[in-house]
Amino acid sequence: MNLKELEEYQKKIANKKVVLEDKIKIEDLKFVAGVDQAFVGNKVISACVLLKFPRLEVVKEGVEIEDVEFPYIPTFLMFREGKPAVNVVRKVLKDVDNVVLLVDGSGIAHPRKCGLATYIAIETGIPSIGITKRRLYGRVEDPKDVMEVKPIYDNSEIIGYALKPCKNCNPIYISPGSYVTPETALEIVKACLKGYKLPEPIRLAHKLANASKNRKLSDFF
DNA sequence: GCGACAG
DNA sequence: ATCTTGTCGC
Repeated sequence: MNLKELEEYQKKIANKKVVLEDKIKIEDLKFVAGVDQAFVGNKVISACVLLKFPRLEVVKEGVEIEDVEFPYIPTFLMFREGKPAVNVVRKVLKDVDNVVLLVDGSGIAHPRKCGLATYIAIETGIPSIGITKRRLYGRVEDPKDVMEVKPIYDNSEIIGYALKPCKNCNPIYISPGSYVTPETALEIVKACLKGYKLPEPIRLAHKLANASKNRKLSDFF
């Protein structure tokens, strides 16, 4: 398995499986969830938090620990965090409908239109939105005012949006994983912002992953 | 050839 | 992502 083969795998998913249409209308959305990971040694700690929408109250959460089996290589993040993320998501979102997943990583705003969020959506069938703190792919003019939005372009096509969520923070970059349009992805993320840089589902999943890591560490001594 | 490059 | 305390700014 060399990188060329992995690139082909990503292109295949992008061309044959990704659907940039709303599987769930935002009026029918009942839940939003977030996934994030923390690392310690050769272990990856995956956390998933489920919240009621639009109230954003936590209703369920879960954590899983697995062995790391792929290094971090820009544009190949899905091969490092994909499987572990899918496993927690399946566990926490089992039997949950009308839910959209927010992922800490790119969606189609990726050189081969297949970021971590895209992979998770295709593997689980759950609509997902990719969110990053730094731009990976696409032409974009960063927004300067709070809540200002700028499109992320691939040639002339809008593949996502950059949004400045709070006064003293840099923009976040939003793009569909699959089963959602860039416009709906933006609206859902806006509805999940609570004054912090990151939308609640991802912010809470991040906290849970790190809390689990530190708890695991102290169990060591 | 050089810079860019999610977490 | 991870290694890490205090600290400048709104």
